[in-house]
Amino acid sequence: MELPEKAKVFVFHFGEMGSRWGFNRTVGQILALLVIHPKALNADQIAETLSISRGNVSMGLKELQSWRLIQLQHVAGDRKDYFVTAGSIWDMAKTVFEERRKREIDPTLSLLRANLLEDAQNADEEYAQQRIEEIHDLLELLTQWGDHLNTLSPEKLESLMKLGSGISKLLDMKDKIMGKKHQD
Amino acid sequence: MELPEKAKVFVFHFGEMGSRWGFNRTVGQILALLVIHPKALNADQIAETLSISRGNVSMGLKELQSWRLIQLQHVAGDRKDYFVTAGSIWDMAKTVFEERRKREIDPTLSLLRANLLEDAQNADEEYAQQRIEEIHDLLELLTQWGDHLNTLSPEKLESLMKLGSGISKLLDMKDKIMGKKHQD
DNA sequence: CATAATTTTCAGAAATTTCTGAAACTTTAA
DNA sequence: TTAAAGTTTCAGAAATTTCTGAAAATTATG
Repeated sequence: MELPEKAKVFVFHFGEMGSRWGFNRTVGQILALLVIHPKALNADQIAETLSISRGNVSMGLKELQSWRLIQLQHVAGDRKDYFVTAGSIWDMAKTVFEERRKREIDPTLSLLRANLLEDAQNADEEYAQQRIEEIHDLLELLTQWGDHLNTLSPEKLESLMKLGSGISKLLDMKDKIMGKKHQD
Repeated sequence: MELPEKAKVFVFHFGEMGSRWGFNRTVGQILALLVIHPKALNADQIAETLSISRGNVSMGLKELQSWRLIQLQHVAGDRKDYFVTAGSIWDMAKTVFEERRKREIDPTLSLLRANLLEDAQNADEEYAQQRIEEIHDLLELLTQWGDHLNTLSPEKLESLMKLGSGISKLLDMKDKIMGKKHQD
């Protein structure tokens, strides 16, 4: 299957960016291909279209499934496994945030938590622990906030993001009404 | 300079995570070391403490400066260049978000924008363009929102993040007051 | 159950990234 | 100036990651 030039550019770009987004070139390309392709594709079609080995496609699809970004889809009268992207672009974005949090933040949070349980032995260690606590608190706040945002409906989330500078006024308004009593 | 065990664990962890955060092992270790060390350090001290080559430290420091995460600091009566982290943990977090946006989102946004300027030649291309437009709109909204959040004072940002589920109520309140007129 | 169709695995090859250390370069100060 | 102190660069070595393709495993069909 030959891709139109525009599609190629898009797919190759996702390949290049892949490593910055947490997966490798072929995984990025496979995802891009599935995103812009209107129908489900099987591993052979993907391998042929992207000119990569069958084995590599198998591993890439596994990786994308572990990210929950693609889904298996059976096609009537065909034994092959077909794949489509999982949900809307918004759904995928949410998933990427969640998965990246798991991979990029959670392990660090555990480590910092453990570190904070120990006692500082001298002034330098005291200083180090303070900074570690700051990082810990920041990451914890970020993940909790992320969890809250994830519970919002897409509409609410969108209207929140579109508030723009209105968010500042809204916070002031809230402070006025609540009398700054419930700050935490 | 020998690091206490706890510090080592922290520094090595930052090294391991480095690649997930957009830089390499030694860059991660150097950053971690500077974060927990109470005083400015020069390249030789860093190289010795982390057991890495002088050249590698030089490149790592350059990289961290390009991320705006560390700053040169001169020490009176010493010709060497000393380095400290740039700003508070919050400042650094903001910087990381900004820099990662530049590296992970901006290039894609440009590409998508260019792609949308062209006309679709058939139904498949039409479909592809629609999905590209969705991605474009999402990334644009995200970056704009990020820009807005970055203009907020740390206190406001913190109180926003600590709202938790209160954010949902606040949005409802706003809709009620504004009569859902300015949804744009 | 046999076998054909399909997917997965994984050892080694290829590509890429990171790291070292010596040479080149720059800056300071006597 | 000159030389000593310090920093940067970069070619090649080492380490790591990615990719291939053939063999092994799995699954479906007659």
